[in-house]
Amino acid sequence: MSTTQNKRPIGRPKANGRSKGINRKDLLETAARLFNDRGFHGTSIQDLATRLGVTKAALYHHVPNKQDLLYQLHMISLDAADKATAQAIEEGRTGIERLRLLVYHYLSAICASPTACLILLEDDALREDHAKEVIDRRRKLEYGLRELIQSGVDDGSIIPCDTKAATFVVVGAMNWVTKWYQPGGSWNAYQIADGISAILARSLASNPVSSLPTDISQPQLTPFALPSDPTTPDS
Amino acid sequence: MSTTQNKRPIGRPKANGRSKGINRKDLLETAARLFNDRGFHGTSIQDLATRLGVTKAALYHHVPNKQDLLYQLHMISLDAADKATAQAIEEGRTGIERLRLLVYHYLSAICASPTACLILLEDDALREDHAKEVIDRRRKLEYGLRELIQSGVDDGSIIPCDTKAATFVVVGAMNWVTKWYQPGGSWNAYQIADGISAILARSLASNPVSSLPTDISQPQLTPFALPSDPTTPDS
DNA sequence: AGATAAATTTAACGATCGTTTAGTTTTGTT
DNA sequence: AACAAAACTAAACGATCGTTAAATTTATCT
Repeated sequence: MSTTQNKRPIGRPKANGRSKGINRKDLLETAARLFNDRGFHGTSIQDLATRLGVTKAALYHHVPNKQDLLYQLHMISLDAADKATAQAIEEGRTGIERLRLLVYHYLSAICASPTACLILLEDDALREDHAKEVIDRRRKLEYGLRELIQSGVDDGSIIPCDTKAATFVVVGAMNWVTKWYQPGGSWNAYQIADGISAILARSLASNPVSSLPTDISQPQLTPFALPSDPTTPDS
Repeated sequence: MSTTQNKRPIGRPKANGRSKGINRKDLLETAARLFNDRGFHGTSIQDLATRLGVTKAALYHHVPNKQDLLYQLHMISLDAADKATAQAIEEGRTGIERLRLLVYHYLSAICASPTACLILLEDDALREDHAKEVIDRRRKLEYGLRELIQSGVDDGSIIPCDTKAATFVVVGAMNWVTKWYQPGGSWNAYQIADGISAILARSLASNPVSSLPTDISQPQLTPFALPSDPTTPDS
């Protein structure tokens, strides 16, 4: 490990607020949004450079190649999912509570951070070793969720069910969010996280709640404690 | 309309069973599978031709261009979804029944037919007018599902909820199936349709069923009548 | 069998892709 | 002000993309 390797992050804080130059955050966010919209293969380096207001050659000072950019985004997404899982297990007491918290934390994360918003496929585009790593981590995440559901069945908070099928339903509904969520829309990240997690939890709960939010853009009491919405002050 | 235009479908039945030549069904199925796996932009005409055992130029006798191939597949998928919706409305009596039937019929269709299995995005790749048409039809489908859920709220069979959010959950779980379903796997199309529709219906039912299938590969009694599984004889 | 049309191949086209090289500008440090 | 490192640009590379043109094979019908 050479000492020149561990240099400062790209795009150190600029004195002037103007958007000259590329910083790592903008680069990853823009790439994530483009990849998410048009797909990895449907997005050219030129597209990305144009959106960032630089030439495409400039990008190669911040990323070794296009493949690696996708890999970095996958890692960020997977880290977010790992974190959500760990938080859910720690904060929840029963299986159903943990399930709801997992969905809540994961959706909060991917909606709040435009960088963590893919997960969605395009494995073939990765280098073989990277693809293996991504697929393996995703498999472990899925299995973790399945075990979490099973633990809920065991503690009686979740209805006996085919845990594999249930996992697919939860994962599908969660991943779909990245396809319709719009940062400027009428729902913020925490409303979505709360509303979607309520529906999914109800599908598997032993004692399903008797009411769901009828308008998730309105604040409401949730069946059990969730982190409060930091963006909506009481009015 | 010239008389030479309305010719027989490509690949009319061959006397010999050997796989010489391209027929429309194989072409669309193979394209659907490749597009689904690697994405539209990630699949080259050469890939498709190789898989079909012909040269890429040969494909241009059956499809005007690559874009149109994607368009045709979108139309097939949307037709399947339209049909599932119509069937559900006709066969069901209450909103919740219709919801479950919609999921059941749609999943049966996309699992049983490898051609109807995308829906999943890649709109940008279409010609502008085609893209508009696809997006509009998809929007109508989504709105139809939302109205179906609302009708269930009105008739009391579905719990009051944010129907838009509920629609997203159902659509997400349904579309995700195309990402994990494997034709040769341990679940057949009808087991998946039954198992997934049961979970989704439970998430929104006013009177949620007290039990779900614990192993959807095993035949079981469903809460209300569904078309019987044509592939599983009684044992 | 011979005529006709459809199906497929070979070969090439311009365009665009991701990436690299070499040179220039900007920035931070002294 | 002078220097060095980093950031960026202009221009080009080979490869591959979707598509087309012309030639050839295969199948169908009389």
